[in-house]
Amino acid sequence: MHDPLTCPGCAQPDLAFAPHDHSRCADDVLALAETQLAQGGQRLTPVRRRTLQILLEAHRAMGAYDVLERLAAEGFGHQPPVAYRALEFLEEHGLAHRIRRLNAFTACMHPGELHAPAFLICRLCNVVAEAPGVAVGLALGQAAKKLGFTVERTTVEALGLCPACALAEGPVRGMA
Amino acid sequence: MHDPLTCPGCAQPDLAFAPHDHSRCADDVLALAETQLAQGGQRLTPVRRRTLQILLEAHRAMGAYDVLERLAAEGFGHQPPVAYRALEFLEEHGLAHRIRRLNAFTACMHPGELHAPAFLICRLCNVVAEAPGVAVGLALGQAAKKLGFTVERTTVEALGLCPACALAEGPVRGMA
DNA sequence: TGTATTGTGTTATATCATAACATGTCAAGG
DNA sequence: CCTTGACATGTTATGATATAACACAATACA
Repeated sequence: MHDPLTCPGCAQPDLAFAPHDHSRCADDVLALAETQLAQGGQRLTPVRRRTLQILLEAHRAMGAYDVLERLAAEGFGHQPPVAYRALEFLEEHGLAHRIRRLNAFTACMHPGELHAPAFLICRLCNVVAEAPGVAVGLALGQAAKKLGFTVERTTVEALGLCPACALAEGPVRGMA
Repeated sequence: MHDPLTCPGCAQPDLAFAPHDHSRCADDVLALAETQLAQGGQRLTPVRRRTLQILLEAHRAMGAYDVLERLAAEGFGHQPPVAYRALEFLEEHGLAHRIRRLNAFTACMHPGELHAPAFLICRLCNVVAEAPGVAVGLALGQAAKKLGFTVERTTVEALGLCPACALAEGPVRGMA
């Protein structure tokens, strides 16, 4: 489960697809989350906390039903809303993101920072990396502004090949 | 169905949310599609053609089951794969796009042009505009490049308020 | 015309998500 | 302390979206 070669996007984007020690990722983020929620008067309840932990430990995108299975096995509720509610709470508070192409969720690796996250999804190994999305968000914001559109939330996802899979499959092609 | 105030994104992005005469949008695009597919040796069969027409006429994003209902009523197959296959074909050939946030599909208003489309989705009226996505695609491509990731396809969607709804609801806020 | 390829339609099922309601928890004010 | 109101958790039930697998038809083309 903890293959450093397929780490989906720790705090340093430079390392997202590179080998590195990420044993501390989960703990660091969890601590941050606690602080951050407390300041906003929000509660990191047991289900929510465990849900975040599960995402952090998995270190990849998980479907709601996968999360639910884990939760249920640990004595939490067995029905879909249990997982969906926790996941939606985390997403609303910037602690998790929804990967729409995969119908899945992933822990945010740098909560607290303002971000319109951009995701890179490998179509072969399904690994998800959270790329710095500032430039993307700006570009999108500008395009929207021209049309008089007010952007509130963004979904930015790229499907393609991570470095490892690109090597395995063949030569790397440029973006369309 | 053809309210020029809520046109989801005709060929001229400047007009996407502005009143304009779009009676010709559908015909123009359909003709383009024919030509383009023929050149690639692809067939715009009756189901596919009708599916594209339906999307063009609707002039908004439609769920696969909505499209299916229309197709079925006209003597085509009654089962989900019928719609999904046609929609996927259109998407693969750049004639339609999938709006993941809405689990819906929309006709491409300028097929043929190279594009990594960006969509602006109004959360109140659900209107979808296809914004010029060049800058966004570039920004995303650069972020990916830094991580050694090869981008093949992109999903770029912004949720927010179209000009009309923004006025109705209150002051316009900036993007996060 | 025979044969391979592609397309259409079907049945059946998988997967993802939410509505509606009952029960439980907890902190703040009486 | 104990009520009350807000929030959180759990349930049942259902809805919505999507795909697998297979039979047959249409087309292309040798």
